[in-house]
Amino acid sequence: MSDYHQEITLLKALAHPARLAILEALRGGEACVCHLEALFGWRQAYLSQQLMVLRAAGLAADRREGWNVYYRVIRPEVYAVLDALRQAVPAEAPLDLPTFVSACTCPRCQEKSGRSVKSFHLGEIETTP
Amino acid sequence: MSDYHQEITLLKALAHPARLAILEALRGGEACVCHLEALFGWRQAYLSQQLMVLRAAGLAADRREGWNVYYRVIRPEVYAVLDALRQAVPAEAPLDLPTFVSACTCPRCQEKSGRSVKSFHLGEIETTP
DNA sequence: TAATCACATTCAGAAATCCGAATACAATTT
DNA sequence: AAATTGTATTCGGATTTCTGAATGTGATTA
Repeated sequence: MSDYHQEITLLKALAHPARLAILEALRGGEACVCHLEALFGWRQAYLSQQLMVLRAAGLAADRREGWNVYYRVIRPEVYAVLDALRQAVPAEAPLDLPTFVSACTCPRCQEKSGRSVKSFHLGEIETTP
Repeated sequence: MSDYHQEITLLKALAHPARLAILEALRGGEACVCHLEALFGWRQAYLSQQLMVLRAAGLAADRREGWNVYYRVIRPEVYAVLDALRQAVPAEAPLDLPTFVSACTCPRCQEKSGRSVKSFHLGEIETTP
């Protein structure tokens, strides 16, 4: 053993754009799957698969709360890796979770808005006339 | 673009035990291929392949000097990534290049030892009787 | 308890990676 | 120029990773 096994496992978990994006989104703390779905606009199954990889790598953990599942990063040291990574490549623009979460039915969202506001969609984007 | 493309490229280049080992060996500065061969005991072609990947990722560069080729890391920021990586996993033991290089004919080695000392092998390991 | 919602897992084909064998190449020596 | 030495590249098959489709599961509501 000891062929950098631990490091490689971690690096492989990181070496995927979807997973990097998820980790960045979780910098601010935990988020429920529905939020991540809203943020990224990915298929739910796809998102879940990537979350599964992060869990398997020991990077993230989940927590049930009623219908929803919340994910959080349980090895904060990875952010030092990501930060160092940024220093090693040309810069890019960030994302912001809350601004994307306008329609979501998870408990945390229902506290703030009136309850049972079911099924309306994000943004209401008008196609250019 | 901008799907963490740069980061992923770098991470994929790092996510391989042989490449990690090479980068660690090059912390101290440049080394010729023959040294790395002696250090790791890998097939030459295999070593060259991994060096090619590091070059392709823009991490390393080579320099010819007569018969031999010297490699060096040209993006020192990766070491910050590697260091951060260490913090994120259980620790392991390091390696030391010079102690492994006892037989090598590259210019730098010939300066120190008497010249034209050709073809003898490392270590002289006796198989247990 | 049946239906529903949020999310997880399995499966399989496609794509990418890994690595040994063979070969190519450039500088040097004869 | 031919042989030799140190290193690079190409090729192909085995293995792994990726991702869409389909399906499974647990919590909740009716």
